[in-house]
Amino acid sequence: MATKRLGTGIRRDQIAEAALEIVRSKGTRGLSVAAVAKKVGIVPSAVYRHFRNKDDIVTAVLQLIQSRLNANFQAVKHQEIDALDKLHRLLHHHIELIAGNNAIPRIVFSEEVLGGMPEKQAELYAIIQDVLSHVAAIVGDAQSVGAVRKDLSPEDVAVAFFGMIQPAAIIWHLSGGAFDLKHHAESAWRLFYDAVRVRGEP
Amino acid sequence: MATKRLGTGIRRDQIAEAALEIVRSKGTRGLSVAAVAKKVGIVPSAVYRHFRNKDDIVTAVLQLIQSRLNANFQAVKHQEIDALDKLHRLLHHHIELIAGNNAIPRIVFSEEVLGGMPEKQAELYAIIQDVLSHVAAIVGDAQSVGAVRKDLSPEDVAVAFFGMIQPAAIIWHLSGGAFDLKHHAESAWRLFYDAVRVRGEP
DNA sequence: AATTTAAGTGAATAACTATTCACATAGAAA
DNA sequence: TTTCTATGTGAATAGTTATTCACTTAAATT
Repeated sequence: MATKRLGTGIRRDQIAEAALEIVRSKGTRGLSVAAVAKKVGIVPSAVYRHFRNKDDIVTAVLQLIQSRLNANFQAVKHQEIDALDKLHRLLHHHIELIAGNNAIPRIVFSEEVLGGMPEKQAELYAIIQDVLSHVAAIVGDAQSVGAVRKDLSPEDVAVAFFGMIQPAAIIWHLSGGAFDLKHHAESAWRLFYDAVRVRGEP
Repeated sequence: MATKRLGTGIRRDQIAEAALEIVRSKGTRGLSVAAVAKKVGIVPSAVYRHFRNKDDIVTAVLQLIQSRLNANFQAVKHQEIDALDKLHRLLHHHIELIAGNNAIPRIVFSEEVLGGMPEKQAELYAIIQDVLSHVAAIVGDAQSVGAVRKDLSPEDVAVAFFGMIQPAAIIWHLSGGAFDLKHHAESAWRLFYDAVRVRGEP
């Protein structure tokens, strides 16, 4: 009735944010075009002025997630600290991101994505590859200053880094918040650090 | 028309297996009562002779998964080997289980379970807790024979063990099988082993 | 001010969902 | 053989879903 008209640029952002918020609170099962429209304050059919179809919305949500992840890398990238410290801070940034918005693990592992068409799967794979390559680059830096063992491949270490975050997110989510994410992050980091660093004196 | 009649005991098993297979091939999104019925060779309404509702089927699938996981623990439990070797073999068993049937990560992270009612979430949480406690017990054994550092809590180590498997499963699934699961398992194990074991001479 | 454009509406559709129910009958028990 | 019971059937229901379409109209463009 009295809905303000807004350009597609703005609406696309609003819709993607609304979709992310719905996933956070209701899960991907609750992510319907109708729900998104309601949250934005328009009628379902109006959504199709700004997105081809629902899949297109999911893609936009994935991009939103990617941009949030990238923000974490940027936050750490130019700090004048040891490469291993960068990883340590990165770990905490990611843990906080997840703790503040469990939509990320929810959508990343959802059937909406995993069970969908191969293209959607490829989109997510690209995001994860991107994250892994960022981490691997930092590991490479740490190796070149002699902080990390050179007999480890940076890619393998990156997957291990991923392994500190992802299972914890799942357990935390399942536990309804009872699982202590921060404690786990510290304990996992100690293990990781001990495994990865150059020991003693050469 | 010419469908053989079978007792509920048999049908329940058939239906649970069919459901697991459907999740493997089509994802939880493809898991409908109609699809399960078709795979078993009966009509959808006949399913309700053996299960209260769809939720009940999902519960049966979770139990099936739990029993497969437990088989891995049993396979390792009574072998006369070092506690750390047990973990190593367990790792490979789990990796093979996943490689042979990615229904497990798919359902474990699906909204069918996570997004559903709290009870279903609790069921899955119980399964994961069970797995973690099995691993923690083995870690405890390893500590008492002096193979694993005593300053680590077995529970924390168990989560780290989980972290070797779960992210690899996701990446492998997304990569369409291109990601080398076995290689990852070995590399992750080396890291884990170095981090966890008692080093040098006291 | 007149015209064009693109955003929003409400109704309709077609496909799918889980679930129920009256009925039929195979196979076990009597 | 007859009776009983539990398994299977097909049709119906009520719900949700994404998506389309003819239409209205706000706001930008001329």
